[in-house]
Amino acid sequence: MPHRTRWRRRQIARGRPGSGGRVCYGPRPMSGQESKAKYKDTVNLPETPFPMRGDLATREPEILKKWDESKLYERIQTARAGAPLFVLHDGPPYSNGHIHYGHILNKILKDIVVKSRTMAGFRTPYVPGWDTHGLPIEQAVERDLGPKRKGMSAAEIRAACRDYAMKYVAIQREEFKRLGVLGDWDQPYLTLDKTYEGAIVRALATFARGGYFYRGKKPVQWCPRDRTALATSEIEYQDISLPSVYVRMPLVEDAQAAWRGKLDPRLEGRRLSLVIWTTTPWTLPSNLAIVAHPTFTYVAFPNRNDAGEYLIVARELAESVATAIGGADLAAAIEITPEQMKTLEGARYQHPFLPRPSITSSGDLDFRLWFADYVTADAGTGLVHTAPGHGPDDYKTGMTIGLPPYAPIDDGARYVPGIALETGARRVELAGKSTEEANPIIVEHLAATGFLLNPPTDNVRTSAAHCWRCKGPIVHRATPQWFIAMDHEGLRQRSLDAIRATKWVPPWGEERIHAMIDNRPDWVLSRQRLWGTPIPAFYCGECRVEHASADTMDHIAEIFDREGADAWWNREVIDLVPPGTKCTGCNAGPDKFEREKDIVDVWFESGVSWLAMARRDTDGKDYGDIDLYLEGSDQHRGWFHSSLLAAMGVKNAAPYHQVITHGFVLDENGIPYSKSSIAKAKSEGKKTSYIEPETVIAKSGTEMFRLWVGATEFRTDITYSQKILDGLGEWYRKLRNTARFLLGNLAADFDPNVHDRKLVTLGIDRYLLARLDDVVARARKAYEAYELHVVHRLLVELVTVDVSALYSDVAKDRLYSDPIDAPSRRAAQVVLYECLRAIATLAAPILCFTAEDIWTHMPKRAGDPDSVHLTAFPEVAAEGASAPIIADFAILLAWRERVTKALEPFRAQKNKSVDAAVTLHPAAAERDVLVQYEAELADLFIVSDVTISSAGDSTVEVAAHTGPRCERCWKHFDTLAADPGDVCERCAAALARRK
RNA sequence: CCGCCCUUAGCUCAGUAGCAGAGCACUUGGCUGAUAACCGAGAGACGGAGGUGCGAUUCCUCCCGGGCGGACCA
Repeated sequence: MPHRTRWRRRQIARGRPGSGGRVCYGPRPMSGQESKAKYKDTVNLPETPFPMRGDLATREPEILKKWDESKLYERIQTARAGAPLFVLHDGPPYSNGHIHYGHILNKILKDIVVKSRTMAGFRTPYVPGWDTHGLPIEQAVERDLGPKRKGMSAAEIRAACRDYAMKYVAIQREEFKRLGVLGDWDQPYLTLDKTYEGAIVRALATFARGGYFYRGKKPVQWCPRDRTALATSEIEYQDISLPSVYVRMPLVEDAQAAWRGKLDPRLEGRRLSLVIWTTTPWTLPSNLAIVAHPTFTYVAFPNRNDAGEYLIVARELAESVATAIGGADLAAAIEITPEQMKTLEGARYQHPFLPRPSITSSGDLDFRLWFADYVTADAGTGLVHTAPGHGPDDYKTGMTIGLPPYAPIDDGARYVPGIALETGARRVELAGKSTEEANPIIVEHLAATGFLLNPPTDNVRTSAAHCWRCKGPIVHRATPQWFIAMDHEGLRQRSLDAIRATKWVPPWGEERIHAMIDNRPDWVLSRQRLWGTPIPAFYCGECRVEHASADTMDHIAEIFDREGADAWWNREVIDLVPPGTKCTGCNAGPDKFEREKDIVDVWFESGVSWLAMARRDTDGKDYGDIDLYLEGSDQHRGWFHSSLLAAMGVKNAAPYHQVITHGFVLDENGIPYSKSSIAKAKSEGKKTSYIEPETVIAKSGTEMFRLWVGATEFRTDITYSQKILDGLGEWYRKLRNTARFLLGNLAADFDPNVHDRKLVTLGIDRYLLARLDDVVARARKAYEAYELHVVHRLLVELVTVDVSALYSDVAKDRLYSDPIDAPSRRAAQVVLYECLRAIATLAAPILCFTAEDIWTHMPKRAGDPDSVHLTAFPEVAAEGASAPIIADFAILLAWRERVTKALEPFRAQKNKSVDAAVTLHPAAAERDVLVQYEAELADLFIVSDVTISSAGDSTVEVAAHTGPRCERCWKHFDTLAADPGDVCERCAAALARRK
């Protein structure tokens, strides 16, 4: 708590012996104090209703209500109608659950950017969005529905999903608004909007028209529990233990074997076995080939358990294989050169438990040795078990040779009927078994039949792909899916070029996304789910030909624009296709068509949000020309990635000009500050805790979150802790109190329409205005470069050093004691006003509530709007104009420090600094400057008299001023005014003015 | 395993190849006409080890710690 230290300190002070009566809570002793306060009622003390404490938890909702009722966002847009456009496009958060700290960071950052761009003169619309389709919502709904789900139609389940999504849209909308984020909250974009669903299909139509869209059976990452394909962005890796098996695959020495007689003579008459290694024994029933590397050297060494057999592995790996299989006589190993290996190309081997000769439709291509250069020598045997239905590289090899993507498992990753292990008389049924159940069965079978070379209990720890939603292991499985071809019409290369043309902040993001696009496989668009937008394709019920024409998709897009994607399930097929549509294969009518059951990957949906925005062209303004995406750095593989590909396909340009990323929110121990990460760290025995944002907000409001975001360098990971918030709270109070002081000296009698910079003559006043211009110019630049923490630093320095410690202290004399309308006092007020205005406006994007509060209490110029967020940042006078005064004051302020220091012992003797008369002994070089400002030095140093000597050792001499003291302003003079006799001339005049 | 980023005082941030700065926190003095305020003073830091420089917090290499991302690892 911010106040605790303060209180403790006071209590300690009270209890300390000898601390005397100075710290006490009772009435102060009256004697002797009265004369001090004699003229108190005649000085112009600050006065303002602006409270010392923010009381943000109650004050913020009031301000929000005012903004809401006065339609502030709409008024800002109207006010900027003719201004240049700056579009920050909102990345849609997923609409389930309450918001967390990552959302808070992201949304506040965006809001600060939007507000600062607005105040820099741009029209900056902000349309928030939500990602509302997809698996997590569907799963949550299924869980909530329980057994009821069985009897429900697709339309009914989709309706439940919609309700669920919209519930959280409503919740998150309120939570985001509570952060002070201004935007078009009444008309957000939602991926479940009818027109958005139309845009998705329209984008697909463009891909189809361009020939990128195809259906293929190839291995995709498949989650057997969620029963759907997954994109690379939906995969995470976890360390798990997998069985490790070395399996011998005996070469068949039949009449056609080309290698006979071509190998080392010592191998003549020996039986040879290829040795493969795998950690996924369950894929062995799908093995169709073994692949070797074209340039590796291999060796054959005797099998210890079978005198007549030699085992073949890569030479590089022979030793590790020997170790794994319990030892081998490598001294007897015989080399097989790459050239000799070549003669083995196409050599047949005997599959350990599939006795039949071939399962390919294309003839006799399976169970042979082939070559590929993706084989590595860092693990395994250099001979790769290849199952084209269960791995991307395997698939590639299969395509080259003509092997099918054979994957005899169903949606739940269980073997289909007819799959069994058969070796001689030993037969083990696999049908119905899951891949995990199959692993030990297969290992046991291999061991029992002599094909396994290593102990059946061996396993390895490795990181393996898992589903990011259900966290379970996933499999590679070939199934028919819709894809976007990355290398059609140069899509990949054009995307890479577009990355180069985009500005990435911080710059390393460019390489990251470049490498990802460079390496990624074709985009799997199909999801075997309900809650989303259907893939708008059909199959002819007569001849099975696919129908995925662009024209048909455009037609469907129009229907979706009006009715939403529900039309896909609610309408007859004949009502979904353009009139006159016929099967291109057999000329059957659409009444014979069956519709595609899969939906579109949600990453494709959010990837076309820029298109949905462009279509929101209701007022003739192009929201689709987007300047900036601003998200967490994880979106390089997510939304930045999918948006880029979608935009390259649809309009052949990146959807953004600039992409900025922020880091993750970590706690003080460096653990990601999310509920799950913190819980995990806690379960591992680390000392940590998580406080819900709602709890913090209810107690202290959201302005501190905004300050946290504004003060922190967000491009790297950023730390959140209560301690940091408390520290920022201290600064916040300083800012608030300084503003309060400024307001107090302005509110009652200052009119900015009458009093302006023309009144300013004194050096200190000119210096402050110069400093102010400097800060304004730098802050504007910092906002432009999104360096919010720099803005924060500038504000801190301005407020603490220049305004509070220096200027307020120095100007108090004029403000309090001058006649109300004395030009010198007005000049000080002008300076205060300029400072206050600059502070309020520069702070407004960050401290949106407090700046508004200040603005409301401030005297206004004619034409000033009622909200600070409708104003612009201050303009800066010509650059460089302030250099001379800044240089002069560098010298004067150094002297001020010397004087203050020299006054320490003087003040320790119960004197005040105004009781002093000081003599300066400047070096010759500085003397002129001091003399130039001689008249105002006493006030600058807050003493009663300054003498400049001609000695030059840069020291300061302090003496008590011997003249009488003015009882009103407490400064000493050689003589006082005649009437009344105890005040100075200036104060006498001020008193006279009051009558 | 690979790649990228980060590491300056208790906290948040500056900064530079040449005595390391600010604000807050801390210790401490003062004021009581900004008072649950305000004005001073003090103490406190370049993650570690090498290297190249007359000189390194700054440039290079490696390591520790933290984060993010990638991976066909059969």
